[in-house]
Amino acid sequence: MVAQTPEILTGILHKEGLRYTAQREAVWDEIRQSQEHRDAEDIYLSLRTKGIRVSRATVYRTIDVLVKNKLVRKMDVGDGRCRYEPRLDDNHHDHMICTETGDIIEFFNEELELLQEKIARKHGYTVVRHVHQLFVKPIK
Amino acid sequence: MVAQTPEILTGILHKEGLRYTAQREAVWDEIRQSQEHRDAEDIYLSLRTKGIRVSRATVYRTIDVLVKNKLVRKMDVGDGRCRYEPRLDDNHHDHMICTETGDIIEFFNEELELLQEKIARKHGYTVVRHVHQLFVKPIK
DNA sequence: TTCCCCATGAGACTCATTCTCAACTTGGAG
DNA sequence: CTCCAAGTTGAGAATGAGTCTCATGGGGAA
Repeated sequence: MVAQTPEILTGILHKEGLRYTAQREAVWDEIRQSQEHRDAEDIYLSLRTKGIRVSRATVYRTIDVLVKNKLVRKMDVGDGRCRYEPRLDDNHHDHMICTETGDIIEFFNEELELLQEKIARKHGYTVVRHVHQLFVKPIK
Repeated sequence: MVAQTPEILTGILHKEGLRYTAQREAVWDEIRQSQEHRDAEDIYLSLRTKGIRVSRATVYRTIDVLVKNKLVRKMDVGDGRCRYEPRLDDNHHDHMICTETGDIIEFFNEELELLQEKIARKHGYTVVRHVHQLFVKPIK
């Protein structure tokens, strides 16, 4: 289980030997309070719109820390911009991207997870992480 | 089954209403004769080293045509550079990337394929294409 | 061979992300 | 509480893969 409260950030920063700053708090809050898959520019602009003074560089730098500490999940959809989503709980899931609407649907399948590990082992490896995206279209 | 001979290129270019040129032939030959997963710059430099006069723009443009016509498979490993591999046969497969050596191992698992479609259908979709990469490390 | 277009090359351009560095904060020491 | 070393930040420059521009070059149908 990860990150149920805003205070979790303090602990992580401390663990990493980093200082607690208003900008880092703001970036985490921004990502945390929206359950969507947003890109960095979107997060940056949203913060600026709210009147929070922060720079793009800081947004990127903070996201790096959050991703490294598993408070945020980073996903590369393949369109040139990475998306970020909070990991309020530790529910791992993969994504289905609708090729017609761009909608992103989350899914999780235990069988799939086990199968992946089984395949890796067959080759003498163990899975560290994986990227699994289904580009789908609605069944008419 | 796709592309067993160099002549296949002629047909594709014709079908697309494109001309047959030495550069297009050279790019396809370069990709075809190496079974590795190479990036565009690598392909470009390799051609130049062989004394073939071609530009980066043409390499990219030609790759686009090849990918569109399924002579080449494009894969985004997530490190900022896409890799390309020839599709000499039509064997679909996914990739396992070793986080320690960078080695790319191909794999295919029928069960996995079926499971993906099953999952998509459960949500009212059908799979158009998918990205599945396992980042793995060797079992000591 | 001619001639109309398509194709090419060099380099400018795009755009997400990273880097630089001077100015600003934080937080522990005193 | 004040000071100050060291970490942070912001603005904008830099990076780098990939795309675009446009003048020049070269297929290929007739």
